[in-house]
Amino acid sequence: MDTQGLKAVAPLIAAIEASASIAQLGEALAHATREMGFDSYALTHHVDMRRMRWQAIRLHDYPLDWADYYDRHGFGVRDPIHRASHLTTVGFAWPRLGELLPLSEEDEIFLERARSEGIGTGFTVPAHIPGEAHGSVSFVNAVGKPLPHAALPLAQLVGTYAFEQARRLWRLREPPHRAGNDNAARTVPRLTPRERECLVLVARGKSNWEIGRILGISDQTAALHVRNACRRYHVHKRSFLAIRALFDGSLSFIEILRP
Amino acid sequence: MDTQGLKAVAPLIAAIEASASIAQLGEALAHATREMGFDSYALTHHVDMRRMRWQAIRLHDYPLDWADYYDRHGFGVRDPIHRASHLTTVGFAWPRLGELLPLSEEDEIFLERARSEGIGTGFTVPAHIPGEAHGSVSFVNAVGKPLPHAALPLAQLVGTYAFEQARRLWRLREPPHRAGNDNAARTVPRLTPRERECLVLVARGKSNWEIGRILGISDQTAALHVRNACRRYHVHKRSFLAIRALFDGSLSFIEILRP
DNA sequence: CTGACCATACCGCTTTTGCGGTATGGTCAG
DNA sequence: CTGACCATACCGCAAAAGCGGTATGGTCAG
Repeated sequence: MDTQGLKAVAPLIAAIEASASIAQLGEALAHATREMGFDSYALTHHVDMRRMRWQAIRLHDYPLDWADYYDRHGFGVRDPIHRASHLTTVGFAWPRLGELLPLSEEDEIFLERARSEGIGTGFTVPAHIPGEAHGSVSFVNAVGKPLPHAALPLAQLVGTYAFEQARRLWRLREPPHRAGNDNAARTVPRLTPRERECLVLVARGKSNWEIGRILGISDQTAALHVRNACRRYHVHKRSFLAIRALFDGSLSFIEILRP
Repeated sequence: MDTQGLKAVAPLIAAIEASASIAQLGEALAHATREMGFDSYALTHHVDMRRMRWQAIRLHDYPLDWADYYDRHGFGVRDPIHRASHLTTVGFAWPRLGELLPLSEEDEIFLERARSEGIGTGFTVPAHIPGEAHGSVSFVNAVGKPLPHAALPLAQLVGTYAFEQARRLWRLREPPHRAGNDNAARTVPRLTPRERECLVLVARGKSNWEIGRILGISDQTAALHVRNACRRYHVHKRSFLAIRALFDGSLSFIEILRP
């Protein structure tokens, strides 16, 4: 087939992947943004920047006033655009926001405030990595300027590659970790089937007695399975056990939250 | 700019988004797969299919023998391709697998086994949604047939849109939930700053006494904050509290795992 | 300035956890 | 068939968690 059709995207992505510094990535992303027919971009982790200067990814060319207001009110975790991006793997156009989320009054006020700062409409590409803060890349147009609909798949690609490059560059800023500790964190322990069943129930907040009831075993046997699971994960508390198992993917939310 | 360049992708994506049944999606995806120069595809949740028939997404045209072997051994959660896809937002070509992950001996055996079943090389697009099972879409070629490098960005797009469409179609299969329960689950409680700090420490498996020490308050005050956080989330156990906060995004792994 | 909300601290009580053991029967690979 | 591993069950004990109170001082919006 005509894979040449993608020629137009290739140089944009190449520039993003070639960027060797955060500043260069910003330039490449800004260039791609204009090329696609947008006014500005924001590549960011969805965190409260007041608490999370350390490590959190953020790169944008939004109005500084707006960014300031945004951070002071901790919108990183409340922004309805961000919340909506947690519900989809593909990017979404902002006019369809309501289809993804019920918008609260607070959300409406927030969006109105954004418009008054010149943030009109946009397209947001989610970027999630298990165990990392949620993130997204938004491409935005001024009030009154419509979305470049033909370019949205392109924005999807550019956004995804840009976020990945941002992760690479941010990782370079980090101090290298102690290998020992790191290895301990990276090894995924193997649980026995029974231990895994108990683990799921622990994650649901069940007591050993309840687990025993559910699995049809003694509460002390259940406790032993939980203990063994803890031992394999080198943790001493069931709350942390559940977190660790979720983190390394041996447990998923659908198992926990759908009884 | 020449957004016409994306013309080649548009019909493939349109077909995927227009598919009204899982079977139709399979056809559209198979067609796109061939068009891009691949032999087969696999769109799947990374779960143990032995335990997770219910709800888990899976759609593929791999050899049935292989799929059978795969499921019987519970590779959904161990497959190194899947594990690697948890470390990136953009797709990766399988020859670069080693750059993402250290491969264990078990992994090598697994990959060798795959090759013996005709699974040569491929390109895998991750698809993660906070709170859902991890997933991915792989495009695969037979042993000896090289990857169509020019088509990889295209595969990135097709994979992402296909996974999203699969989510939509699978959602239709689900029985509609009770509105009441659902609302309770969807409301994100607002915690006070102190409660949030305690919550993070709970997720790290700290005891109330330790939390008190860390925050410089009494252990009983820490306990009270934890209790209040539990109250807001309508949960009775701290292990579940941490999970729920992670699930709704008020907590992220980087906060928990980076002290 | 008043009421709402928060952070702080303490008490007492019951239940649950976490940790140390031991022991029996089953399965499965070497 | 033997040893490794698992699931099962039990005991005991110290620590922690969960739940019910009450109380004081601070902040901030209406």
